[in-house]
Amino acid sequence: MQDSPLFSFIDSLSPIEPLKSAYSGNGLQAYHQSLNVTSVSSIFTSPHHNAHKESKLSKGSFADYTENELCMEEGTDKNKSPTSSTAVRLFACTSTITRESHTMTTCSVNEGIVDPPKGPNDLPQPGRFDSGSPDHNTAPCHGVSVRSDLKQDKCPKLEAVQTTNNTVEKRKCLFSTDMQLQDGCQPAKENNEVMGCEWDDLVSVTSGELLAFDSSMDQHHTGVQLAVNNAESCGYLLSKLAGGADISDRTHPTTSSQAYYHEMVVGEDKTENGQLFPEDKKTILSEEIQDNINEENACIPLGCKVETQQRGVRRRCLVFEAAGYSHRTVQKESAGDLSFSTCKGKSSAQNHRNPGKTPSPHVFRGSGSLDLQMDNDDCSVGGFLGNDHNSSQSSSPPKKRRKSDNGDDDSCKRCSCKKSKCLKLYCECFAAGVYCSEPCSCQGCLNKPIHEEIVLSTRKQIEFRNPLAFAPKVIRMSEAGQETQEDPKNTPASARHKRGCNCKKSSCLKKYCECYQGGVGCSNNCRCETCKNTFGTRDVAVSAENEEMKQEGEQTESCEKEKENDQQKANVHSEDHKLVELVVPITPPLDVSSSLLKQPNFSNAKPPRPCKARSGSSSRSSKASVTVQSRKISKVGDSVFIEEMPDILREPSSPGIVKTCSPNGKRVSPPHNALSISPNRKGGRKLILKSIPSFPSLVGDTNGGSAICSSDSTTALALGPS
DNA sequence: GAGTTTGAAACT
DNA sequence: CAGTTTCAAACTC
Repeated sequence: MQDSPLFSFIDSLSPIEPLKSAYSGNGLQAYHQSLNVTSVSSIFTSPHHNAHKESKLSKGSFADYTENELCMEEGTDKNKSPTSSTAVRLFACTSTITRESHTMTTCSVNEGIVDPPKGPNDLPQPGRFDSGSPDHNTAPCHGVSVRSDLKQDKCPKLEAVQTTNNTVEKRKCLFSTDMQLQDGCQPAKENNEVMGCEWDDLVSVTSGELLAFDSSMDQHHTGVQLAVNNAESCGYLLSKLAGGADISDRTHPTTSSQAYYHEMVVGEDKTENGQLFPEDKKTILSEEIQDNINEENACIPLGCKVETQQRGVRRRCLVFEAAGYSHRTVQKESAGDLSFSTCKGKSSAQNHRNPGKTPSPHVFRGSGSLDLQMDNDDCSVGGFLGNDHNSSQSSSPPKKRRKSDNGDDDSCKRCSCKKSKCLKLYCECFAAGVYCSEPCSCQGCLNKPIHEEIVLSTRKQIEFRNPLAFAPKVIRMSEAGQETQEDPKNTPASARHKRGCNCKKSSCLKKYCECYQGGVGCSNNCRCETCKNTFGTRDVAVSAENEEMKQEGEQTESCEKEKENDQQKANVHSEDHKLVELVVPITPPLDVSSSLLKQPNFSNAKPPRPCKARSGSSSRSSKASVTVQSRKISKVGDSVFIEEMPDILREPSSPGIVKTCSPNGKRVSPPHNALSISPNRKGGRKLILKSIPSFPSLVGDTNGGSAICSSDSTTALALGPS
């Protein structure tokens, strides 16, 4: 390959070196920053992704992309805008990774040399794609997200490599790996151009571009195709998230995605770790990537590992556990943090569910992949497995997550459906956006990769009926508290069950209650009777609301009458009010869910801001106060609200955005994944996404450990899955 | 492990 | 949209 004219030509052209050089050192940071800046939405992505699948994809796609990217770099004009340069860098990273994979020696060396980027900043752009999905979400960008992660991880290495090594050599490696490049270079250029031209756009519009990329690529390269498909799926999902059926329609070839899916799912086992990659790649990736993969967080680069792990933890929590438990776990981890994160995935093992025993769940490609979700990801925000978008095929077919009950690690329970064929929300697996697996004791199960089409179609139907069906049920702000130093104990208060429960006999004290299960207090959206939810009772929330109304009325002259009514209402709950009043001043936590409900439009995103004084309040009080506050805030002004809103929520009316109100008036969770928050989504009774996955802070803190923590906290605010 | 309880999901 | 049925998880024994 090296000798080929094409290669020579490329060499001569190569802008790559400059990029690389730039990359090295500060370059990486710049990259991250650029990403951060752009990537608000991406945040949602990763959590949901299924590591396994992603890893696979990433691998395959990596190589492909890399090649293409490389071509692009070389081929494209140097006069690209800064943005383009960023894009290029990203790609360069990717290519680097690929290269690394090709050259084991280089990789190992690099590893030692470079520290992986840490912190939120690292957010992979791709992740953003997912943003839409709450959970399940996941899927859309598996490939992309993964890649991004890898990129991040590997980027530093790239730097080192480049500095030390000859660019040409690397290229050689790259090429050597994939012959197709030569052919693909040209097409790649086009694609790359698109990508490179506007990374920002790419992020937001990715689907389309990716698709474009895809189309050009797949013609020429088989290997690339996989990547392309992956991209497509991502794009498709994104488009869905974006609400843009248009995009998906025009750009997303079902077939490709299908192929991708097929590849991923069917070949999953075979391909895992490397089928796509050459031996050397395997070796290289094995430690870093593999660990991640195993954990389902997968695909997170070393630098990102910390984050990832945390995410994984969250996911886990989200997923089936009682929120309380999960929450605590998260906090601990976050607090403890970094150190733990540094461990390659081992720690994750702790965190993550899988002891190995339970096979990780396969996440639906489109779904909410949340699952990451699954098991892992609790929050998925998202999981993931987003709603529409999520649902759509995008997510990769990952492996299932483990559930953890009550924080126990017995968690790997799976469904035991008998009549639903695991195609209804009754099925935890299905609801979570994962395929049933061994641990399941279901009968007549159709929730398997083999029946992908059925699963997806069913999922779509359900989503059509209820767009939020797979959305995370609980919005958790807990992490946010961390950032603000909020008392961890208050966490539950800061989260709310979006839809609200309807408990009558359980008094919201048992897992029958989704609120309780999710570790959140009941809200005014709940219709429960005799609520005794230890995380916060509905009465309090109601009273708080009344209080809020009362205060609001005071503030608004025009609404004097209304005010009176409110007061009267409030008086009804005099006791509650007392509590509320006492509490309110103390705790200003945000009730995201309520806020969301009232704030349909979250337009622009500002970087998530820590909540105002939250500290100190007890969960219950905080809860009430939270509710009140949030409402006040929301009413006071969108701007205020927005500031505190997670970026995800703020996102402009994208489909991903959570509708504040469900048809029934119940709380609705944001589609994202969170979410994807989540993808993932809901797990029947078990809440898949107990919290929305956090995303890296937009601000771009790059501080190592602190960064992580902050990211976590940020996450909480943002609600993103990171 | 079987049976009961429970409340969400699905259906009408 | 409300009421009813179905379903599977959660719970109890």
